[in-house]
Amino acid sequence: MEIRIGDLAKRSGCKVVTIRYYEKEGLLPKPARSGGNFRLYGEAHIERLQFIRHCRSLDMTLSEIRALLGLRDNPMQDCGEVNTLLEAHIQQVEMRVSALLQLKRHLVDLREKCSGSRSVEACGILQGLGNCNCHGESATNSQTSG
Amino acid sequence: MEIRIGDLAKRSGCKVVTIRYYEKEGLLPKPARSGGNFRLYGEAHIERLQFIRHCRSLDMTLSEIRALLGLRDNPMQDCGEVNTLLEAHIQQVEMRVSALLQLKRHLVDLREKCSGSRSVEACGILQGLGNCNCHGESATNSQTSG
DNA sequence: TAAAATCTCTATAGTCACTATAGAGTCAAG
DNA sequence: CTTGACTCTATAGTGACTATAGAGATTTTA
Ligand SMILES: [Zn+2]
Ligand SMILES: [Zn+2]
Ligand SMILES: [Zn+2]
Ligand SMILES: [Zn+2]
Repeated sequence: MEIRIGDLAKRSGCKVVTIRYYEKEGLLPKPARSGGNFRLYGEAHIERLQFIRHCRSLDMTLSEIRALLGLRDNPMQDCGEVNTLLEAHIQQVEMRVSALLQLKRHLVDLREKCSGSRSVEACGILQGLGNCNCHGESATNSQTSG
Repeated sequence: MEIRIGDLAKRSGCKVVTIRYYEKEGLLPKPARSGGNFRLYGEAHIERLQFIRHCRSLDMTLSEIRALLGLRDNPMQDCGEVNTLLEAHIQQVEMRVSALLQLKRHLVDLREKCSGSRSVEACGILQGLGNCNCHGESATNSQTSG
């Protein structure tokens, strides 16, 4: 059961270049090669790539995925780390959601501000974007410390 | 009223390099220079940078911001475009939120699956990440068409 | 006035997870 | 034996920065 990279791409729903990229990044082991130097994949690769894609669809970073794969490759380990990683990821997602919701409230507020005067000069939106003091003159900013 | 880049950075809560980056990207006009070739900024720059930072804090891309600045620089224009841009941005944020919420549901489901057996091999989370058929073998994927 | 500390300058490379391109080689079908 | 689809490697680009190096300017301190 040996398939080439194009077929693997079709099966996994990701692109050929992405598969090669994962290989370069060490997420997928180097496959066997054909006489003509084509990559030849087997069941294990297919399953592993699906695992990776699933994790990616859950917005995990490649290094999170690398960690999960590392655990998966040593099945005797305690699964506590898996839980920890997942928990941390969920929290990240939650934080991102609440940040976006706050941001959306801000955007909606802004939308209300258009006076409808139809002139950019008088548009409350642009004024709101310039005048709003929600980010202060002092460094209350996320960018500042980094 | 001429301040140097470091002070502008403090006032706006963004880094010196970021200010230079915005200049290179054409968001901030090239400022005057001192005898020693230091950038010298005035009120207009400060206000403009605050506008940019505000937009960035609302997750707008630099090209969206470029568009808004372009409108702001020609105050006689109709403000309809401002509304359009804002509306589109709000929709993007909404879409991102709902995608993240769906994703979170998925992650929480996954979290439930840990059998507590404390062995990676038997951990329902890793199995769930491998077996889940929510992304199908066929190309129901966002990556596929690109 | 000199030395030290701080700030600024340009240019270049790195981040992440890919995407795009160029130019060459491989392989199956007609 | 040529066409076309597939594959190979290597390199550069994306967005919005961040990090670094090495030099020059200015300010502070001794
Ligand atoms: Zn308006
Ligand atoms: Zn605001
Ligand atoms: Zn478990
Ligand atoms: Zn799933």
